[in-house]
Amino acid sequence: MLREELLRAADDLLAESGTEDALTIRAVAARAGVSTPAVYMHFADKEALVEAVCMRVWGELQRIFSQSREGDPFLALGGCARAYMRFALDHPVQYRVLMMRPSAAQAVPPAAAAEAFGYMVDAVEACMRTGVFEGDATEIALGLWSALHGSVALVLAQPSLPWPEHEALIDRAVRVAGFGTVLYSRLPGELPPSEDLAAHADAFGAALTTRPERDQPSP
Amino acid sequence: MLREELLRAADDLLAESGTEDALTIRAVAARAGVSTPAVYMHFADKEALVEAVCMRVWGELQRIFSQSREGDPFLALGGCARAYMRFALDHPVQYRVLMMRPSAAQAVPPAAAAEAFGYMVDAVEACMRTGVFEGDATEIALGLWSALHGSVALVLAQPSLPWPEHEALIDRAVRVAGFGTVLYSRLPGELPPSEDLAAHADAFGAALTTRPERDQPSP
DNA sequence: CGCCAAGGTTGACACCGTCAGGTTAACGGT
DNA sequence: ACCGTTAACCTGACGGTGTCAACCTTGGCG
Repeated sequence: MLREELLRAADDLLAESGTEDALTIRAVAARAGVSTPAVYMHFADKEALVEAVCMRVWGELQRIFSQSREGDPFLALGGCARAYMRFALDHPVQYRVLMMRPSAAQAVPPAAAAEAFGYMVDAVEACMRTGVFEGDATEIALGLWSALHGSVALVLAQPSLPWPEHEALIDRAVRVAGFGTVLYSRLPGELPPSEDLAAHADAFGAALTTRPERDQPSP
Repeated sequence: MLREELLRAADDLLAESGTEDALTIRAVAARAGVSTPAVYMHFADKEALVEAVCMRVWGELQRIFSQSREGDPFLALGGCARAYMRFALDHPVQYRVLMMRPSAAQAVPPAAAAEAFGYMVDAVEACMRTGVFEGDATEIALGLWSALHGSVALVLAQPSLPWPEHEALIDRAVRVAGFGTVLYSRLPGELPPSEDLAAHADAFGAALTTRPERDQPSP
C-alpha cells in the first residue's frame, strides 16, 4: 500500500532531517518514489498526513505505556511518567510535531491521544484504589501530564538554559509532580493534620521515585 | 521609524488573526504600507523579525513580573507564577510564537528571556532567604517554570481535553508546583522527619496559594 | 474485445521567503 | 548652488511550498 509507504517516508524524513520543516509533501512523495499529487490520493491535505504521522507516534507511546504495567501501581505510574519523558527527549522532532505544531490546537480530539492518555488515567486510578490519595483521576492525570510535558517542552524550547542531564531532569520532574499532586489532592481547601500529609506524600513520592532500595529511614 | 511600525504591524497581525502563520513578511509589509523587501532593510530575515517580536513579549512579561513585587516573598513568587500563566492563557498566539516556534530551539540565549527568567530566580532566592526551603535557586526556578509552562502549553496544544477553567487551572498548577518543589527541596535523597516536611510544605504551599485569609488552622 | 474506474502523472496557480538591480530623496563638502 | 554619496525603498524575479484541474494508464470485468 502506498499509504503506508508515504507514512514511512514521512517518519524517516523527520528522523533523519532533525527538523519538522523537512516534512513537505514533495519530499515525502519523492522519497516514496511517486509524484507529488499522488499523496492526495491517500491524504486529504498535508494536515491529514501529519495527523496520520502523529497517530503512529501516539500508538508508540501507547505501546510504551502498556509495557510499564508493573505490579505496584505507583511504580507503574512512575514508569509511565519516566517512559513518557524519555520518549520525548529521545525523539524531540516527533514530540514537537505531536504537541507544538500550530494546527494541533484546534484538531478534533485525536483518538490515539485520548487512548494513550487513558493509560495514564488508568494508572492514576489504580493508585487511588490503594487509598494513598484521592480526587478526580482524570484531573490528576491531566496535572501529571502537564508537569511532564512542561519539563520536556521547556527543554526543547529553551535548550540553552542550564538544564541538568536527562535522567536527573526526569527524576526531578516525576518526583516534584508526584509530591505536589498528592499534597494537592489531600488539601483542596484547608490543610489536613500534618502527619497525615507527610505520610501520604511519603508513600506516593517515594513510590514514584521508583528506587526500590530507598527505604532505609532517616536516622 | 519604520522598524517600530513593522513590529507594531506584526503584533497586530498576530493578535487579530489568532494564528501565527498569518505572520508573513508580505503581510507585515503591506500592513505597514510598504513594499515587501523594505522589511529587509530593518531585519536580516524573517527569523530576526520574529525574534524582535518575541523580545517585546518577553519585555511585557518582565514588566508584569516586576509588578508583582509584593512584600511577602512567597506571595511575590506566587504572583509571578499566576501572572505568567494568565498572560499565556490570555495571549495564546504570542505565547506559542515565543515558546513553540520551530526556530526557538537553537536560538542563542535570548537576553530578554534570560532577564525575565532572572526575575523568577530572584523571587525564588527571596523565598529561600526565609529559610522555608533551600536548594539551587536557578534549578528550582527552572522546575517552577517547567510546571507553569507545562500546564499552559498542554492546554494550548490539546484544548479538547476536559480542562478546568483558567483560574482553577492556574490555582492548581501553582499549588502543585509549590508543594512539589518544597517537598523535593527538602528531600534530595532520603526523607526528613515528617513534621518538618509537613511544616515546610505548609508554609510554602499556603503562601503560594495566595489567599491571605486562609490561616484559620485545622481544628 | 471494450469499457471503466482507481490511481497515477503533468502542468499550473497562488503564496511564501529572499535577493539583485534600479530609483529616489536627503545630506554634506566644495 | 551644485554634485556625489548613501541610505531607504521599489520592481521584478527565483526557487520552493501546498493544492488542484486535467489528462493518462492500467488492470479487472461483462
